[in-house]
Amino acid sequence: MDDEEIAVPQSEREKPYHHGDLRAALIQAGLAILAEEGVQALTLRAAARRAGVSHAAPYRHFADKEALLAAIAEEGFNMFAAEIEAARDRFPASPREQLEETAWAYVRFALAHPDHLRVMFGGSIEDPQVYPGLREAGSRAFAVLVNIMRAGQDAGTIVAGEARVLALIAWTQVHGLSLLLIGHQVPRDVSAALDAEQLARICSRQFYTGLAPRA
Amino acid sequence: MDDEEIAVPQSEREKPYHHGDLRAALIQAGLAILAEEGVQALTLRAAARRAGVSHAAPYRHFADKEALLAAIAEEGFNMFAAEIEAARDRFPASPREQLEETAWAYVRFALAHPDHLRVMFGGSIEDPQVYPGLREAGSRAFAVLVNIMRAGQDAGTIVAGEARVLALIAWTQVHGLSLLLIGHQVPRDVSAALDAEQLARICSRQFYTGLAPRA
DNA sequence: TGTACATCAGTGAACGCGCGTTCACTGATGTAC
DNA sequence: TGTACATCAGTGAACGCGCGTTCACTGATGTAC
Repeated sequence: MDDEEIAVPQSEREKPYHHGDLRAALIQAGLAILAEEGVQALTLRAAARRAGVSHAAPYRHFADKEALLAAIAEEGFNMFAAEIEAARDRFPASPREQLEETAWAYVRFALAHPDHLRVMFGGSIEDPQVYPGLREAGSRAFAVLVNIMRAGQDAGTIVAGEARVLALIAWTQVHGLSLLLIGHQVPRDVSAALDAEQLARICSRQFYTGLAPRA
Repeated sequence: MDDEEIAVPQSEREKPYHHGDLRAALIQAGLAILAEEGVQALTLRAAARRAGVSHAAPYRHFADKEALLAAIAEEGFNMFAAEIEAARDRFPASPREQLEETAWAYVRFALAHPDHLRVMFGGSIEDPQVYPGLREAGSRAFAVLVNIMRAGQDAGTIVAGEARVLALIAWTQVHGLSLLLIGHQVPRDVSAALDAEQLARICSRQFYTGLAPRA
């Protein structure tokens, strides 16, 4: 019974006046809303509700709604970068396989978090350049592709040229595929014949073919 | 002065009780809103306001807001298909150049109508398959790419394989590039070195290299 | 050619809603002495 | 070690707003006779 006497204040201790890390909690709340209700349900008030806090509290941590969106997008780019880094590390010696794995990792992320991707890329943030953390997280993901290109060029399996441009081309392709997939806009007969993973791998191989050094 | 007496009823004749073609007018109003104010300003009420009609009138022509969005997206795909058909027709004899021109036409459309593209592809429409006109208009644009692939295969300049899959791969690439461009998410140094047209052409050429028939 | 009537496009008031943001405030925290 | 006070994270009421949708209605159109 002594336990209970202690337990009651403990359960109240879960809602102290000061939250502890409300900023992080609001970002997590935002992710949960995106996953469960979609991007149109992601509001400042909804995030505050989920974090168990009054709807004015977020203004202690974010200047406005867009600042919260930017933080959520930044978190997305970091999750994302971690996954494509992991994909790359599965094939340390083969740029071709690295490209294919990272392509599939990209598409997998999109399918797992479609509404998160929409916040990251959907234009809800007027100018991403305004948020340095966001820019940096995006660069981190992009850098993985650039390094694969450079490694391939060093090994002589990828055509010479500006590695950052080649990386951008690879990016545009998986990006476009991901968005068509989550928008259900891949033509019916194609999506009936090939699933997302097959499409990602085919796109990547097709692209890699074009990367062969010129004779 | 007799002219003025006639002119007054004329100016009133512009607002008769029955609009004439409110459906088309609402779509045009929607396009104007997208161009001038952006996608977040595109509401049923705003479209009605622009068309000079009460905010309940649209319900005579569209079941709900999404139905108007679908009609606007359909109009977009038709404009879009017309432009890439025109691009294709500029080089009747060369699939390589047709691919490059259509790629640039796609990107040009995206830059000229970024918010229209967001309605077409941005997930504001839950399931595009529900709107047959929308599906058909999308297919029309896609068919252009498929035909280019087939022509190239017939001429022996494009690798054998399922033309619809090759066309999808081409689509994903220009689609991804377009969305990165309108989202200001092309890495800074790359966009500083290459403008949108150069990027579109480089992407297309790089892709075409991979399409060469296997030795 | 004229009239009665069904049809339907558009009106305007009203509904309930949730949003972003501001503001004066209160409660907790930690630092200076 | 104890106390005064500045700091600042969170509260809750309030603001003005515009949205999508419904409803009973009214005005115009066109068709049947």
